[in-house]
Amino acid sequence: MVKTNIVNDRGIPICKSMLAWLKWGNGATPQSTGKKGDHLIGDYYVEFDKHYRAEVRELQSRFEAEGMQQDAAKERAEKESPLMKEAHDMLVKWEQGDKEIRSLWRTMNDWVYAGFDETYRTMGVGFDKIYYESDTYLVGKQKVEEGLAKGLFYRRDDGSVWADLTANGLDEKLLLRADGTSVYMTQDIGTACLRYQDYPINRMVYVVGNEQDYHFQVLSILLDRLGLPWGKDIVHFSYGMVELPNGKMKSREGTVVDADDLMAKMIEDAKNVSADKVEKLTDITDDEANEIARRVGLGALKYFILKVDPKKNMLFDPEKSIDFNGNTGPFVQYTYARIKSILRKAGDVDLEAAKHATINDKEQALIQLLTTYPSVIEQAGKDFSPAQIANYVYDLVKEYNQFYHDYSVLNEPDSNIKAMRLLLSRCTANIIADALNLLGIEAPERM
RNA sequence: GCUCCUGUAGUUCAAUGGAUAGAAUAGAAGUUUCCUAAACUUUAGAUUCGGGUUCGAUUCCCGGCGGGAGUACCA
Repeated sequence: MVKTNIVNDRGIPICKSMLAWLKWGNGATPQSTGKKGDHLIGDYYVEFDKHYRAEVRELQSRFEAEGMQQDAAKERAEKESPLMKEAHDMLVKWEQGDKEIRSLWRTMNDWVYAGFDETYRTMGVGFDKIYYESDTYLVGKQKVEEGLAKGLFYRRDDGSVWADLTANGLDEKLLLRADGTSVYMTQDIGTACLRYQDYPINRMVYVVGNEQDYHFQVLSILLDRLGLPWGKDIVHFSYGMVELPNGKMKSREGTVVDADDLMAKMIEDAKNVSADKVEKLTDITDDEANEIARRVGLGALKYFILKVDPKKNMLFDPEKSIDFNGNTGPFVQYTYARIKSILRKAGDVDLEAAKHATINDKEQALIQLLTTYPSVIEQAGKDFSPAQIANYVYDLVKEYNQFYHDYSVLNEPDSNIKAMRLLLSRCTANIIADALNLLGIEAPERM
């Protein structure tokens, strides 16, 4: 498996941010503002939209005063907006390689990447290969030109290039604008080709939200039409959206829950929760306490998201804090920490003695659950569903907690049974750690 | 308008067409001289509505009602 990340680093949205920064930024930098680069650029994206909407409103009412219908007036206002025109002009210049624009673009992108890197690092996310749209869009453009030459696509009078998908029961799709610049689809065609060229892969999976179902349906058809044998086999793993209580997140309008803020808040919450619990751990240093809070906070967040079937939309209320009790990451982590505590005190496990132990109901149930782990992983892989792993590890941990509550390991007088329980505990801990690792969650040795 | 997704306790989530629909949380009641109570136990509470297929439907099909998304020379 090759983990790739595709960064959409060019196009209209990027130009909007650059334009807004030029107009209203007063030369602000991450250094001068103390803001993360991606946040700073995101702010100007929102800023652009604010001015744009105000401009459209004004134009619209002027057109309406001239006697136009409301909808028509709005449409015309959006089309004729000078701000949007400026953004498009900038895009044309960018594609032409205009020195100033490219230099500004490079500077601002570097800010963004630095911000992304920081977030990925905190999150514990990494990639084998990162594709930048600014590199791949030219390949896409070339493919579109080839398709045009072969008569697979067609050019309109205004110069724009389109694919007619009505034979597939879909609409017509724009591939190149009238001014010659590329769109999202152009770039994605190029990126797909490069990914197949760069790696000997038999399948390509796009992990992208279900709001883009249509886009990937079209992409697959276009790749197939271009004669790429794998075109119709690309997999769009379409995940559900995280919804807020009052609707969808919109980056343009700034109504988003920021990942950095959320992670920081979770770690902070974990620290507060730990404060009264950690009294039990008398010999703990500040560094250790911070590390526990980090693992528990991020564990709670990741588990919260991953335990839900990825295909379904889920609801997240930022006002309510994510739980640390019940079916949660910390619940799983806590069980792990308790087992590790026992194992630390016990020392080596006598495997030979364990073989001669008798087994009670709870132990049997636990063993049975442990043996199903491989098949759970296999199924989760087939279904692309981390949720299945999360649900399994939750069941396992619940089973272990009952066992832990009902029977003592260290105080068991029968040495055979004690050895068996230690072995059982060690196996459980290993599987918890393995499952959590698959979910990208770290378990603390103590908490 | 057209297309797609979706509807399970108050709330957030589970359930290859199969037995009494399973958890968590919020609510009520308990458990600590005992390996970490971020735990454990008990209790009450749900399949949107109407048809159909089937021996059997939360699951599959049709319709109504509710929620979300897409339908851009945005990504």
